[in-house]
Amino acid sequence: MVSTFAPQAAGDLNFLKKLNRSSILGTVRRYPGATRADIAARTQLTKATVGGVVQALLERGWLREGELQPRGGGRPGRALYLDDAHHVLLGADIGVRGLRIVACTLGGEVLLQRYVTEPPTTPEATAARLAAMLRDMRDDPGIADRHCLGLGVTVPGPVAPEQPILRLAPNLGWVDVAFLEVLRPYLPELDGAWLLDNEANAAAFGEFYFHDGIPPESIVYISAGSGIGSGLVTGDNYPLVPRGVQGLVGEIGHTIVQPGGLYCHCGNRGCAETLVSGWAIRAALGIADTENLEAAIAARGDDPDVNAVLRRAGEALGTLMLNLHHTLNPATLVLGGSLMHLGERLIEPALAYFEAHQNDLLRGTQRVPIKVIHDSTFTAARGAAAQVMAKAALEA
Amino acid sequence: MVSTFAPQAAGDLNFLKKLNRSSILGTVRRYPGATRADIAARTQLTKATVGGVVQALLERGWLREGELQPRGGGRPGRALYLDDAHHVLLGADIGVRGLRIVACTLGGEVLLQRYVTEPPTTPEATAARLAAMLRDMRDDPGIADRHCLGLGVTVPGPVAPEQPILRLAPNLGWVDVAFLEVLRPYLPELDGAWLLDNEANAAAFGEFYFHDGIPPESIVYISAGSGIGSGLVTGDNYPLVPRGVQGLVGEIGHTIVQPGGLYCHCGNRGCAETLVSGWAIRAALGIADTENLEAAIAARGDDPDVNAVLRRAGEALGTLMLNLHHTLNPATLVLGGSLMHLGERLIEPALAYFEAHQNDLLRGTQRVPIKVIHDSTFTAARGAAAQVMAKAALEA
DNA sequence: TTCACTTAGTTAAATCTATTAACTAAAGAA
DNA sequence: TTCTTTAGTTAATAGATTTAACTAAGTGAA
Repeated sequence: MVSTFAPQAAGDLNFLKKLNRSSILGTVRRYPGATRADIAARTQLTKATVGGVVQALLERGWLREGELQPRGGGRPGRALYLDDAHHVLLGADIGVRGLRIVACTLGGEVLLQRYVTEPPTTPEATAARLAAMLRDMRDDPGIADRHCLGLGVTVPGPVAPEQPILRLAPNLGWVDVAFLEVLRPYLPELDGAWLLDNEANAAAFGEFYFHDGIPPESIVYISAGSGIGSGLVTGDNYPLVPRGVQGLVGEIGHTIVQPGGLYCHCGNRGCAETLVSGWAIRAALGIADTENLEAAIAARGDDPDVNAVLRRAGEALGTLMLNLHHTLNPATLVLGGSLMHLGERLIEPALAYFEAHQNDLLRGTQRVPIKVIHDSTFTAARGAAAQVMAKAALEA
Repeated sequence: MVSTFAPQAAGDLNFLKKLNRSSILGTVRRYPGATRADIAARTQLTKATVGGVVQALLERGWLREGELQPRGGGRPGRALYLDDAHHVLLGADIGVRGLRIVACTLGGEVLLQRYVTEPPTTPEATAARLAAMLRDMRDDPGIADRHCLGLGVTVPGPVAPEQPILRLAPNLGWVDVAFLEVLRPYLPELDGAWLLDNEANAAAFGEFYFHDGIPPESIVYISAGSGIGSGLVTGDNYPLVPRGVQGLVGEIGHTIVQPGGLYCHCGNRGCAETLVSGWAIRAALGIADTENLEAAIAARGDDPDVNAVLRRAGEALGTLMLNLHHTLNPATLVLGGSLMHLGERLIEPALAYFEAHQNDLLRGTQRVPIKVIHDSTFTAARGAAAQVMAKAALEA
């Protein structure tokens, strides 16, 4: 299995219908305000087909009609938008330092968000806490009357590609947790699709799916927090999330960027995570796990040691960006994760290193645009919600 | 564009037909001897659909019937195989040190192969030489009466993802060459699909498509020759070849594995290619471009300098393997390229390094099987032929 | 031998999807 | 007003898979 939502390889007429419906919905998502004629041109479907599918999607509350789009000397088309009024997508992020949940519209607009800074303990206790938060949010008058399309949950570790099982979360101490099964008894009433994914994959998915401006061809999202990971999303109407045979795609924290370097908790030396990760920076600066990293570093002010550690971490991040660029060659690179709160002393060296080491392979091509998400508190949760929508769109 | 042959995102009944036909053909390719009933079970299509499509494929010379497959207490099914008798696939590999061509059956069996050790000069001269070789092979009595499905050509450098243009081949001195257009006037009579791809991508494709034994879920092929590159193939019925926005997916030669290391011709320091590549080994040992690398190294015998350089190159290769494993997480890792001719002094350290640095992320999962292709002279050309078949299968 | 049972594969009718072609609708320009 | 252009709808058509019933070909037990 390569993808979360890849179309199957063979199918019947019903499959074809789902394919086309999802494609039409994806066109409106990527090009808000598209008319039926625009959709027909982009998807290569006929006006008749598009008209019929759009009619069904309007009736089911997935699309809404907007203003007339003037055309040069012809009947104006009717703009179409994702209908933000009738459905809700739920996303939850189980982070090393707390839980975050969001409720989104089909267009990716966050209706509500909640955040608690209690580090997760056991899966059961976490599920109970998360369920309470979600039930409370679900009952909020702003969304209680919306139809819930499902819930996406992210975790800080690799998820098996075939089953929703968290394989290993070193920073939580969790191993082989089928978290959705743990959570379900606490939320029996919540219907729709239930999904589990790695935090970086979900964040990448969300940035790709709920893009602003021109739809990206592909995205690599680098999540620099307690550990460091990445997610890759490509594809046109169907976002593809390569996961690999063991769900380890993007586990760049343990790529070796400095042979013979520092020892990593994984047992190897010179892993990227020994240079650029929350735990590595804490270790280098002697900051306890119980302290808030951002506050502790701010408290030290313009300390040369701090500056050196952050610069070194930034340059390692730049190295990772270069290596990812040469290995995955994404159209867009997005930086996120809690380390971005540490600011320019980390980010600037990363961007500078990346810029300074561009090479001939890229001659004559556009530089890859880099987006820095300075506060990505809810990015993964929103990405999980995006995954719910992509899943539900096939059944719309 | 993510893939060479990905199904489009929307379509009509004819598209559905192509999808199912390709899926059925893919099932027979991956499971030779499958019966109609087996195919129906695997593809989720009905017996009626499978029966009809198989009938058409038998008539067109894509499939042939074999022996009866006994079933436990029921009518035996009829084994189906790819028909090796009626079609031919052509593949060509433009290498830094010579040209190689092959003619293959649908099953990947090489009918003929040719090799010349003239390093390519200009695109025009290379096209003329290649056309002469291909025409000569096409006229061979063994294949002259077969229907040609097309020609795949590989080049030692990144190819633009949307158009068949070689962007840059540093080792050939070629820049922005639309090689198929250069070649076409020399071979006007050759019909079928014409494809151009990077050598590592094509080799990976061939190893994935013409697999032996159990079909792999995904493959990363590392091509270690004059330079070093890699190709990735995943997917079920449709092999997917991620290329990236500029066709640079797998350009691992310029990932940085030793910050501050040796200078690379790309301008950066510590690129993988400064350690494990034909040119780096030549530079380290003072072997001229005009000499044959394998012969020169053999001539030096058990020289400690040679041993050290090869061990260092092998360990760098092992690092690359680890990093690719953590970034792309393929189900199978294949090592090929001309450096494999240098033997165990290079290969053994690579495998040992990879083995010694497995970490916790892989706990409880199967080790990645590693296949070493000791002589990959025709691997890329055969892979190009495989790509021709995949393309033609959609139109079969 | 016969019969029941199982699995493989084919056939014709039915179902469902998208397309085609003709239509209506709505705007601008002469 | 009329012509032209573009948007969107509708009814008939074409085409693909499925359904359901069939035939075919084996095993095993009475």
